[in-house]
Parts: sequence; structure tokens; C-alpha cells
Amino acid sequence: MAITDQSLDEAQARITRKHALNCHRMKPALFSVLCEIKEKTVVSIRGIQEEDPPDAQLMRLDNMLLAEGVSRPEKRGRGGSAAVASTATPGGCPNDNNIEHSDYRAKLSQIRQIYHSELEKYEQACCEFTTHVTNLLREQSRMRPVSTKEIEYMVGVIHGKFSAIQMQLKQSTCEALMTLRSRFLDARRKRQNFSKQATEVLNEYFYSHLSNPYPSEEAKEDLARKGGITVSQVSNWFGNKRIRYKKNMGKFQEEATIYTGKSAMDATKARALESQASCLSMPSPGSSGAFPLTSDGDTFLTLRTLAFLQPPPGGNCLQSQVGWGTVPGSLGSCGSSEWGRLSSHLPLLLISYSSAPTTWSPL
DNA sequence: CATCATGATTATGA
DNA sequence: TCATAATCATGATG
Repeated sequence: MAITDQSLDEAQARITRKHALNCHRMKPALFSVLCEIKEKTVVSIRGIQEEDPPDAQLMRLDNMLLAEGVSRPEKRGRGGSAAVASTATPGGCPNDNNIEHSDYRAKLSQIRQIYHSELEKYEQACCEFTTHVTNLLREQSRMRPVSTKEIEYMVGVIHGKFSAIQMQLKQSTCEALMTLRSRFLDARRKRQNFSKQATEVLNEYFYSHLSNPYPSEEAKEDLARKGGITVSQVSNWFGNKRIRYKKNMGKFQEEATIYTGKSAMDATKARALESQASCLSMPSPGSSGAFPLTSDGDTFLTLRTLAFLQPPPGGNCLQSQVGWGTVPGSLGSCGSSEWGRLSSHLPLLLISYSSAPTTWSPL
């Protein structure tokens, strides 16, 4: 902007005019007249506090922003009470565990950044405008009657306007959040088959722990790592697998032979074991279900144990399989034929499986 | 396009 | 809080 002589002159002129007015001998008279007029015309200024009611909506927005980790727990005075109320939800941190999508996080932080910079801008503008108006009114108060209450009122009005803008900002931020979220959820819902590696690893574990296919947290982590999937995916998989296996064991026989065969052959002593196992021949149908297993230990130990040991006393080893079903007597009906067929191919495996159906509840 | 397979979500119960 | 069972929705296949 060019500062011309002319503009300088004009400014100068304005200042002198003001000064002249202030010093004019008639000024006190003018002032009192203005006071009188005001007295008659002005409507009493109502209290400044009447912008509270529509806060329910604002609180909802605040809560959402806080829950999403967009707005921090907030130390500012304004709206502090709302923020306090919302801290009742302890999930302030984005520790949702399930939400680890990097894309999601990136977009979220982008939203957060925009939100904060906008918020700051508005606040700064609000401050500037407020001081500007205050100064203006103060200055004018020398010329005309302006009570401090009026100034406060104006400030309140300004704050009201700006908080309306803020609310709009919050609203649009929330909208952005919603769309982001829904997009993310959609993406999550979109199913993608696991890699061969993953299913392999999972199936191997499942079939070699058929007696108790409940991997511990560590085991899940291990499987997740090996399969390149998340722990919750492992959990999902096992949940689905257990129920579907139980529902239709026949359908899974082939798979079972593949995977248990695979893991069995991995062992160096597979051959020896097989011969041992075949020596056992078919345990009588009635007794097969009664073989207790040692917890969820590995199959081969179990096989060995089974091959050489009679059922140990106590027979409480199945306690960990309770979840697989609590009706011991159900074996004969639902399990035996399946196991029989399976075992005709792999006598050795029959034993490792034999404990599983014993504990399954009938369908 | 119909159908099955399968990963994810939801409702429910212990 | 976890497991189960049912269900949803999509991917794969013929």
C-alpha cells in the first residue's frame, strides 16, 4: 500500500479534528445531551449470559472430537465445563487398538491439524476483533456515554458470534470424521482372503491342537507374526474355524489329513511314530474317547504318551478343553464314524484326534 | 449369475 | 471379557 502525502494529510486532519472536538468548549454540554437522549431511548441491556441453552449439541460435538482424539482434553477456560463432562469417557487417547490403520491415522491427524489451525485462527481473530471494538468503544466513550456494561455486552456478542463460527468448525470437523470413519469401516468390512502362508500357519496350529484349539495370547501373536495378519484376525479365524469345524467335521477331513499329515511329517520321528501308532491299531470304539490328553501339548508327545501309556490315573487332563463341549458321552454318536474314516487313512492321527471329539457337545 | 468359502461383525451368555 | 452362534458381505469358482 502506498502511503501518499495525501493519505498522511488526511489522517493528520482526522486526528486534529478529533482533538478539536475533544477540546471544544461545548463538548461537556454535548456529552450531557447525549446522555439524556440515551437515557430516554436505550433499552436496558439484558444480561450477557444467554447463549448457554444450545449447548447440548455443542457438547455432543465436543465429546466426539475428544473421543476421536481430535481435541485435546483442553485447558482453555471457554467450554471447559463441557470438556470436563466429556472426560467421563476415558478413551480420550486413540488407543482403540483395533484402529491402527496407518491411512486412517494419517487422515485423522490431518483433520486434527486443520481443526487446530482453524481454531487458533478463529480465536486470534476473535481476540483481535474484541480488542479493536473495545478500544473503539473506549475511545468513543469520551465523546458519548458508553458504560462498561455496554462494552462487556458487545464483547459478549462478539464472542457469541465467534463461538457460532467455532461450532460450525466443530460440526464440519465431525462430519469429516464421520465420513473418514465410515470409509474406514467399509474398508475393514471388505474381506480379503488371507495369504496361503497365513492359512497354512493357522491350519497347522488348529489341527495340531485339535484337542484344545484355543491359542494363548502369545501363540496368537506368534501366529499373527508368522502369517502376516493381526492378532484379532487370528482370533476371528479361530472363532470361525472352531464353529465351522464343529458344525461339519466331515467337510474338514481332507484338510485335517493334509495339515496334520504335514506337521507330522515335519517331525523327524514321524515314521517311527507311525509304526508305533499302527501297532496300537484301532483302539476299541468305546475306549477311544476315554483317552485323556495332556493339556494342549504338542501332538507328538501326546502320541507317544498314548502309544505307551494307559490312561493315566485321575483323568483330569481334559479340564482345559471344557470349552470345546462338556458332554463326554457325546462322542460315540457324533465323533466315532468321522474319526473312523479318518483313521483308516491315518491310524496314527486317530489317536491325536481321539481326544477332541470326546469333549465336543453334540450338534 | 448362482453358489459356496471365508473374513468380519453382532448378539448373547457364562 | 471371551467364546459361541448367527449373520453379513465379499471373494472365488464354475
